[in-house]
Amino acid sequence: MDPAVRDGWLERAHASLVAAGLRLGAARTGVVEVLARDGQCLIEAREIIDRLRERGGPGSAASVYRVLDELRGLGLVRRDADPDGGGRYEIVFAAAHHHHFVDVESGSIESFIDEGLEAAIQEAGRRLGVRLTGHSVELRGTRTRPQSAQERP
Amino acid sequence: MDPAVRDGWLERAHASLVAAGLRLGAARTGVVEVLARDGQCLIEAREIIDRLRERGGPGSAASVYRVLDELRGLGLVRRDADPDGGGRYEIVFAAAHHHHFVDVESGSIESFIDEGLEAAIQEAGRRLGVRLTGHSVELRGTRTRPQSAQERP
DNA sequence: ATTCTTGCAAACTGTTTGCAAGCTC
DNA sequence: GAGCTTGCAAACAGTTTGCAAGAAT
Repeated sequence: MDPAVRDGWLERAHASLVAAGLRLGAARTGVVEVLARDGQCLIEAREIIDRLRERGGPGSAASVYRVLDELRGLGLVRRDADPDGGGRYEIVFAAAHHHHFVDVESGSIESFIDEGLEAAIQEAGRRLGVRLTGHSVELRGTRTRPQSAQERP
Repeated sequence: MDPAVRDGWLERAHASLVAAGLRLGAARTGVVEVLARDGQCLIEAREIIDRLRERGGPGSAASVYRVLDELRGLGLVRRDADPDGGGRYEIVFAAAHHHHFVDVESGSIESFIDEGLEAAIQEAGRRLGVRLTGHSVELRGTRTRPQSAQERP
């Protein structure tokens, strides 16, 4: 979790919500706060609901989905689905741009950035003759140097 | 639709199914045939069901999902979900490797291949210190000029 | 005071599963 | 003939929506 990203996005989110004439209700505020902390890389809807419940505060499933939709409409959040269809969300913030590596043995996801890859994507877009507005890359594989012995099944 | 890919994958699929001791029932055969023709680039489960119904032949929703699961287990098919969660499937076949460009205005998906991008992906994997077993790229944007034939593999 | 927000419960969609009848080997 | 396959219908999970009560401005 990057505190600078959290605060930067939080500020922008607040401004966008106010500008859109939306009120700072309890559920909406809660979802935004959870996303700022835990939504810098993909987070599942279910997880957001659980975090809010743990806090004891408000945030029903219905409200969470409603707020996520609003945030998506404001361009504050991006949605994609994990392979089995469940929704996953990620904040949209230039300073938080990254891609994903999925360890096929453990299923864990980690984020990375790679300048060479970014350049190649822009090139590919140019060759295709399109104007790019976004892109996403998922690499799958195994770590060549296992982090610990107990990760091997 | 690439006939060489269709026939090559069809042959491999047949061999794999027989090797796995599965019988060539009507529904299973139908799903495999639809995939060979229309599953070279992402196709939705719903669409497979519809094609089978159009043919008048067998292939209930239950059977389609069951067969897709089997094919996935055999490594013959890859599954990912479209942004709203619905399942999309694509045959797995070296000669059919490609990536996706989504026109954000029309929502249409087209496939492309780009050697520079492939190279950059291998480089990124090496820099990350992982062994890659697969990858996927999605570009989003708008067309700036009409599509030429060579951009559609 | 007015209008927006929230939670509940019910509706919906896409996917999975139990079971009896039919088909493949 | 034995056992896998299939279709139907019911079960299921995640997400969406209608509505009445509660909050923000």
